[in-house]
Amino acid sequence: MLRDTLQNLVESAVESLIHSGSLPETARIPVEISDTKNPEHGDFACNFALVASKKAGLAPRQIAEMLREALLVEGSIFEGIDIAGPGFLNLRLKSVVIAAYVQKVLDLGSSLPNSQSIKTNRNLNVEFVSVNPNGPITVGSGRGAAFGDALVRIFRAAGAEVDPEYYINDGVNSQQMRLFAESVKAYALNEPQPENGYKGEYVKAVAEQVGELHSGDSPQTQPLEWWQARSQELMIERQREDLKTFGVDFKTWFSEQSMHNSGLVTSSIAKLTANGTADDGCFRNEIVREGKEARLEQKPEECGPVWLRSTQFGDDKDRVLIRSNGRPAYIAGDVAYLESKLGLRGFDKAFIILGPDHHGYIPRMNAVCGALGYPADRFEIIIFQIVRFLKDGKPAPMRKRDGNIFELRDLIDEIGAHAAPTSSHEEQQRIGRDVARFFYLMRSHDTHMDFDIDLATKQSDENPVFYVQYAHARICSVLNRAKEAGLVAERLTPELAALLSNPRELALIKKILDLPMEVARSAKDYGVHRLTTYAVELARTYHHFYDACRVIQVEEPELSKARISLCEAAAIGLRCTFDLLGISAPERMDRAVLVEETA
RNA sequence: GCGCUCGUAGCUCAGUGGAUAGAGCAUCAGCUUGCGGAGCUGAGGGUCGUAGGUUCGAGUCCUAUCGAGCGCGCCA
Repeated sequence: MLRDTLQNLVESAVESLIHSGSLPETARIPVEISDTKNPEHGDFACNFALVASKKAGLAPRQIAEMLREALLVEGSIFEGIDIAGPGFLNLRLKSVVIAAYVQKVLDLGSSLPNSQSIKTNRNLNVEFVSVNPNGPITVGSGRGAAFGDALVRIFRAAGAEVDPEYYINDGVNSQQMRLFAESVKAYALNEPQPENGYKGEYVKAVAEQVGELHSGDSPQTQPLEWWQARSQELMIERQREDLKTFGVDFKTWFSEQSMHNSGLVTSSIAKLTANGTADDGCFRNEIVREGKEARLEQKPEECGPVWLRSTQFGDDKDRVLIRSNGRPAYIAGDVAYLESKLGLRGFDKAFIILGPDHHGYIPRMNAVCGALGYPADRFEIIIFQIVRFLKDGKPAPMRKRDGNIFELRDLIDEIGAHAAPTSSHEEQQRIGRDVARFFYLMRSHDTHMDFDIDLATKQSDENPVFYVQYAHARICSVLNRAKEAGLVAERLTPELAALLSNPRELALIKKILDLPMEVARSAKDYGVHRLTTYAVELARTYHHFYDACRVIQVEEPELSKARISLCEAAAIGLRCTFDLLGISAPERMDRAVLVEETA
């Protein structure tokens, strides 16, 4: 878009200066175009002269002067170029040049955010949420769900094929799952709970469902394995429903147990023993650190287990792959799972999105990747930081065992019920989903975040999601009014575009044009939250425009038409951004009549 | 003890190595006989945890240190 054009212009100017001998070859460095915070500094700035100064052996202002001359040719897109400060190039564009991009946005439509910024590793697998099938999707998992889903959407816009995937930890030997099944069975048969059993409403709900669905199978006579399979199945179904309500739809639900059954676990371990990265030697390697020194130490161990020599790949200790009793350890499933993703199914790259309590997995999973013989750039774990939940202003711990949990579905319902008390349940869920997703995505995944449950539910009016959605509803309203007034946009000719010259009109156009860049950056560093910031900025820029520039003016039909086109372009920008965030773009928003809460 | 992450306004958080560090909420003061006031305008509020370093330039990169959170099983 506009920035690319500028970048190309400056690059070719640099190239011609090198060609003519005015700049040395060493000045051939990447050109960056940046925003100007201060409008007096023009539309865009370029720091090339500053960066290239040392390599070129010339003073920054001298380089800047040469560039200015090379760029300010007859018929250029520039209104003017200033050299400012230590050597910035402040670029001021002709307003017609900026305005002409409105039609390009209209032509692009929903493909506005698309870039081809992911140039390698195009066929991606992104695994996220993947909570154990012994509990519901909590508000804690909600962050991973919102983040992962938005990241998938951004990767797609950046030009990748992406399969979102959910890993079901359904290994039959899991002690957690056994305990969960015992808890469900105890509720269903009215027996005493096992020690440290699972409590909470959802356990009872599952127990009741088992009774309803399988009453003909005389549950009381069934073994624990039967209960485990049934309760797990119902739990997964509940997770699937909740995630769907949240707007997250996985392409694949991948069963851990299926790999044990199919022999993939066995064959994957055989691959490791064959290539020498796993063996049953009676020792374990460990990295011992003393001060800044780190050395590998071999420590004797009981004979029996098969070890993954993960220290060969940077892990701090070797890991047990197969226990002394012959049963595969959990990590054996991970080995097979990665082999499935990168080997059998042939994804170019596999991502796993995990919570902060899993960051210890990174070195060991990277080691698994290396041991299987895959290059490091084909696998990556992304950690999102903890969400601390506040209730009544105090931290509220979330634990499954003691039933002290807050489900994502309850959060959605509570927000929706409060924001739109008279609406249908479906509409309430839509609002709750939009608010919750936006709230999660406002903060960087890399920063700790406080989730004030009371604020999100009781004061949801203050959530910025309404601000950004209102901008869209406002545009729709204006466009409807325009139609009633007989004003319909036509193709934006250069003559019409020239009418768009108000600073707020130009600011809005520039902001819309930023979307592809924001997507490309987010796809590169996984900074999904940037899109929520962008959404707020775009909405604000529209409100500013709206405040200063009346759209519908029957006495000025040409100007009206140009502004209608701009409104449509802004709507496209907003809708595309909302799509990436997974929130809806309402055409109208009716404020609920608030009931007096205090007597 | 070792490792990972974070520390920016009263609170919650943004901030491509660039120019005078921003937004929302909260506080205070304004704007509507005009397309939706869920909007707009303005004011106050800062030792970017601390100390060094790298360089033309550091909230951003490096080192140390303080503080907060999390992780270091033949659990899953």
